[in-house]
Amino acid sequence: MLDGKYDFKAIDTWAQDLWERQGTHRFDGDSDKPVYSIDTPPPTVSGSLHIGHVFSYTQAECIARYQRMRGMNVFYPFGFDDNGLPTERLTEKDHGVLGREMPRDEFVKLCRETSAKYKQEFEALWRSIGISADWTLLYSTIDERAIRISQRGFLDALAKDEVYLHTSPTLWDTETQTAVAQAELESKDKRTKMNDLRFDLVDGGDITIATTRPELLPACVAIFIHPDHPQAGELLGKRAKVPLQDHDVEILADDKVDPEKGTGIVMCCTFGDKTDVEWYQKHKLDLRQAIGREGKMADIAGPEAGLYANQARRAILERLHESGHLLKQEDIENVVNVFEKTGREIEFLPTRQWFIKVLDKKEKLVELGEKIRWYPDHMGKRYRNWVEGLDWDWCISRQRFFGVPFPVWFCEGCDHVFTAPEEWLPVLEHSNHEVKETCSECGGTEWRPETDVMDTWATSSETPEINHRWGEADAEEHRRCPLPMSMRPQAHDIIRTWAFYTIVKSWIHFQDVPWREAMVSGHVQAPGKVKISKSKGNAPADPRDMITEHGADATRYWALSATLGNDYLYNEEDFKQGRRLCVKLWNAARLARGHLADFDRSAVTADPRPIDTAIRARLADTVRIAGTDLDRFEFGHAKQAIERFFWNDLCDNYLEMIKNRLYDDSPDGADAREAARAGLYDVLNGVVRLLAPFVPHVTEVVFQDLFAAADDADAIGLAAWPAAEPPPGSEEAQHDWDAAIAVLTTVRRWRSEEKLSPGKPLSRVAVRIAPDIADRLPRVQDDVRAAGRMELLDVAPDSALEKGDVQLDAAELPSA
RNA sequence: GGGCGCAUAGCUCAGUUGGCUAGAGCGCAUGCUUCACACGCAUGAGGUCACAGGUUCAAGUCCUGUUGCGCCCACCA
Repeated sequence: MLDGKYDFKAIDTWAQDLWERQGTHRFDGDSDKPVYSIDTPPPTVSGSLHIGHVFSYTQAECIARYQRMRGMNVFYPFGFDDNGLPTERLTEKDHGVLGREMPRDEFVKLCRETSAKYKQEFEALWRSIGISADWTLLYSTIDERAIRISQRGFLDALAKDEVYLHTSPTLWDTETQTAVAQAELESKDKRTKMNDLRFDLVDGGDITIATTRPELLPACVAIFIHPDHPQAGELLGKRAKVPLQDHDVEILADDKVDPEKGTGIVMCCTFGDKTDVEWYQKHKLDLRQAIGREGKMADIAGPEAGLYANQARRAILERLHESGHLLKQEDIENVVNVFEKTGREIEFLPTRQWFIKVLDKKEKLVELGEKIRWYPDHMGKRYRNWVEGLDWDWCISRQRFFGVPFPVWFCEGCDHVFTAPEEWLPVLEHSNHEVKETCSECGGTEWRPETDVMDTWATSSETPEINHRWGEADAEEHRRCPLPMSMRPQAHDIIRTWAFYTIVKSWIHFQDVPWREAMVSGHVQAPGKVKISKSKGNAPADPRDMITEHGADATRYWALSATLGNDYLYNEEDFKQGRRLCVKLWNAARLARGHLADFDRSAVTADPRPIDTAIRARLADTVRIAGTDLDRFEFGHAKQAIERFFWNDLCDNYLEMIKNRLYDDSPDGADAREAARAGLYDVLNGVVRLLAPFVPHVTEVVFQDLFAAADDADAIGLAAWPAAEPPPGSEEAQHDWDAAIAVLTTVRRWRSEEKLSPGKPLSRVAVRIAPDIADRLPRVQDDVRAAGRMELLDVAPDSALEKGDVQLDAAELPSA
């Protein structure tokens, strides 16, 4: 392989084929090595692979490779999150259908087909970038095992009284016509009008109320005023006529009213916002539902009935204007909550939903967050901040089709809940099972299946359980991924969803954390430091193009140039730099092969020179630094240190200093040559391992060509991470090295000033050097002469010079 | 309004627990086909570390405040 020019296409294919053939990255279930398990994010099969995926997955993957080389038995599964609304939306878009307008089983089938197609593309991408997952552990959140474990999780929570069914005003999306969770909300700036409306009092007089949502007037059930409001005394208890409606409402006091906002008097509708929901519950108000599930006005809206809310708003404003109730209008910027998937404004609809209790365990959840080590540290604070701000229990039911069914039936007589026995799981279709029970509450025998499906997060929050094969019949043979898992990699945007929900579930099931460490990535930013968003379509590159154009290793190099947790500006330069590193390694390896072809490392008897020891010491330093960095997921820093060692120390200095010895095949030079070859062998062997987690393809080729034959490992990914122990005599040798470099640099500078080719030999160079390095020179003089192409090097100590200083006195070109 | 982060060379970024003249890559300048590599090599220019205080023998690093930018949450009368 190590022939000709560096060709990433050939290298990538060759290495990936090798790993595939070998099963290099399979988890070893029989090994007694300690397990390092990674709770890989199952990406949503949403149809588009984006640059952010490559970014964060590569970062975690680098750690998997590192841990494997450190001797850990790495459990590195891969998964796909293909159930739920995202897949439904993708299917609807791709096939131009609407799930609720076609037979459910047909739609579900179409969803399965659609996700299968995209899954293949996903897997191909991950393989093409060298993800070292064990693909035999692949799971998908809609496969039977995942459904079974998800349903088991639900039943476990239900049995522990952590789940409840409740009818109450719930966050509702009118486009997909389902309940949604707090974590799925986004805020959106909206230009709208603030309308001052006149409400006439029943007993005469009037008040002014400001609103952005006049279409909710039919749902107005009360008017609130702050108890300290100057008008409170005269208004409290009075009734006001709701404009254009035939009902009136009472004026009530509540200190949640802000006297500074609007007119200081506010109407309460069921339901315009979260406060309305609170007031409705607190003051036991009537329920007047003005908006239906599909976002259209209900019959009580009179002339506006059947219109969508925004149409109704325009219509009723016109009527309010005509009737003289509209006193003033003002353009304002408003913030509204929208559903992240559709961008539609959230409504509050009283519906019956399943909830998982989270509000009652906020403190415990904070505590669990503190038990997990977050990298970087401040991501733990973001988790905490989210938990502390929770307002709703976790609504897990969705009025949708393609998802994990609730394994429950309701009694037709009294709505009592029947839960599927364990042996029924997974309940894929309720019709596959017949409930023969008699209802313990009412004696009824007719049972109605729950038609809702679970929120997709209700399943993906069980990924540690899926990996562990919790409660599965074959768990014993697979019980190799212990809980808690070692590490959770993910990006910061899903701390409030995936990380949070997973912690909730783990607590409910096991009263423990799901993983010991969390590695949280930042985002890729588009040029101009702007957020990449699907709607803007401003992704700077397509992942497949990146790999095709730059190769897998250069693409990885780009992703690994970031600092964990920081957002990272997309930068083409990184790819070029990655490519350069690969080319450099390729060429250094070719040089090495020329000198190591017939080399037997184990037969070396020659003593190393000080620079041979020094370069080994510098390698050991680099191993230590890189190890410390990778242990805390600072891949970028590790990469920098390794690269610097490879490029500056090894290529620019060491190789130049040993070339003379390498090319000297005279009998006199045999020992010197052998020591140089041993040095070259050791250090290249070491650095290629250090680089392997970053650029696994090119390093695999080098490893196979030069080092595999003498190594136990079949692939570099299984080879041992180098030792950090410095060789004997390191300290002295390093000082000798520094002295050599000081002289070399002086000569190089002179050459550059004289505009002389570095290749042009010099017959004699005379330098004065500081006393502290003077006595070191004899030990490295030959090496310096070799690298500087000097036949003679005269060195004179000069106590007038500063520590480490070197002055060039004379340099002579050979006489022609 | 609450939480968090960022501010270092023209650009993109490193700078662990405070410790010598603040680093890298790109870009720029000068030179070099040198027997692995011009996808290279050598040399060089370039920074009041956002601002103002404070702690310390010593601050880019710690503390307080200010300004600007970004993210999350709340606000949705």
